Amino acid sequence: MQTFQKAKEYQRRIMEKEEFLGSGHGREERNEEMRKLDSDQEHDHIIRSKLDSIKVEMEEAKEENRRLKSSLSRTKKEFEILQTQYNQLMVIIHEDPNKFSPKGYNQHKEEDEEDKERTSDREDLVLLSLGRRLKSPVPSGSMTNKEEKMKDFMKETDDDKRINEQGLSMGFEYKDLSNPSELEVDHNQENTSLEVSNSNKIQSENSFGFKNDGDEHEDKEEPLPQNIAKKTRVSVRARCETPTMNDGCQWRKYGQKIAKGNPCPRAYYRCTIAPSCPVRKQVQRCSEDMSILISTYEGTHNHPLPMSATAMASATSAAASMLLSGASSSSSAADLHGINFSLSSNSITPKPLLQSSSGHPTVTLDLTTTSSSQQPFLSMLNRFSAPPSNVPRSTSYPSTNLSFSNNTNTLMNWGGGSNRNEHYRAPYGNISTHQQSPFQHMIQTRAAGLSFDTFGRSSSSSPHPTQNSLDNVNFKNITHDQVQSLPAETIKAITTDPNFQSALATALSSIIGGDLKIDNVTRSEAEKSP
DNA sequence: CGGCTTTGACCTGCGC
DNA sequence: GCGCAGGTCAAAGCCG
Repeated sequence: MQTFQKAKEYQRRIMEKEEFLGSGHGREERNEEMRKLDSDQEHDHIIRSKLDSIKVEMEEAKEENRRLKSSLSRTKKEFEILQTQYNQLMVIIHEDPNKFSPKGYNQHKEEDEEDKERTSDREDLVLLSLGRRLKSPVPSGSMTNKEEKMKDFMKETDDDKRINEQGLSMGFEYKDLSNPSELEVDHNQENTSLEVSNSNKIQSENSFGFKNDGDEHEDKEEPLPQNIAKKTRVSVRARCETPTMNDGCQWRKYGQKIAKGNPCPRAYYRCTIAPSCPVRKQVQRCSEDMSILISTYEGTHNHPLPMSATAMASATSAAASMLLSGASSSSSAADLHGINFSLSSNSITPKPLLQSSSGHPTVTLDLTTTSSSQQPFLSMLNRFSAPPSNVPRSTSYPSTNLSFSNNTNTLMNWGGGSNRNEHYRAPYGNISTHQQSPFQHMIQTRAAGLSFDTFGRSSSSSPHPTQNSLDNVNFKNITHDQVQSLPAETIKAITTDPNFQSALATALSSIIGGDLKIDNVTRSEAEKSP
């Protein structure tokens, strides 16, 4: 536009000069004007060339814009295709969840044989590895400021909403434990499943270690399922520098003891969110590795909880029910409704301290072990392995280890108090999963960029590993590519978030525990009507 | 002053 | 029945 105006001005000046010259002024003046005119012409030429170059640039920008638009639409299309494929798979899996037995996934035959041996020994130990080794753990600020505590406590619901709005939902089952009535329902479900499991077990062997000598003991000496459930514990092993791990709940210490075989005192805590809450927690450092903190949870909260606490509470409850439900399996606790956990020998999980000491069935969430995988995040979710032979196994109760390990050197800090910016709470998705199979959860997790390359031993119905082609082809691709495409910082940020770890544990426990209930009921109904 | 931790005493369950 | 170990209670003390 400026160039156009200049050209106009130039034209106007020429006309004026012509008029001026035509009016009979002196020759010198005329020559002077002619020189000026020449310089103006040069200037105009420069301006025009600039104008041309600008036009070219504009064209290029337009072209670039077109390319970006087409790229965006292409990406959108690809996303839609992937989503469609995913939905189709969901339908397929929903129709036949057992089809997706991940047994044998990345698993060697040797390990399978070892697993079978363990199965025959009825070592009801399942280990999911979720932890990592850290180089320099940051003190997980056990919160000292009570106002902060309450503030965080009250803030969490909003955070959760925000997380969901931001699309960080992982698609895991959401159990709203904040609703006491739902808790009650949950209890009922547990009891139902336990009764079923008992009825199933009476005829064979009792995985809890209770002797089943025949009919004479059925009524008198079999412990009530409720009693078993009460005593079932979930133990969490994590590297933590602070005296306690911040699990989102409020605890009050009521006792401390020096346990035999461990110089470190064991502290006893009560949940103080509600005065009548029966939940207790034991905290003790591992004698072999003082940096490892073992927190053992017992009981179920009877009051609303913050989300982060809900995660752990859900893990406690669900893992307990997993253990109990697993005990009802005629083959092994490791065979969990399509999720076949391998009992491999490569676990390096240290000896759990509380596992066998109390005679309680204990589920251990191990967040400390390392794995040999090259991909930390993948490996974290890859390993479903058994504890080593040096892990004491309860003679009375089975123990279940959920150990989530990787080999990253990033900080692993369950405490959570040190990083207030981490708002990820729980993987509570917007997908109702009550009717979904456990493996569906895993697949949803895969779709969220996580990998659940689960593998394990076969169930009683399929003695040999079977791989599902869909699982191998589609999910592997999706998972691998998607995970790798994630920025490392993002992955690190997510995986180092203690709430994520808690949530992941919850999710897995929910997957296993929740569906097992369904499974048990289904089995029992199936047995009733042969 | 209320809430929390500490700590010794007491209770309980289990194995011998 | 006894001893041991785990678990709980409750008084005293500490702290904000």
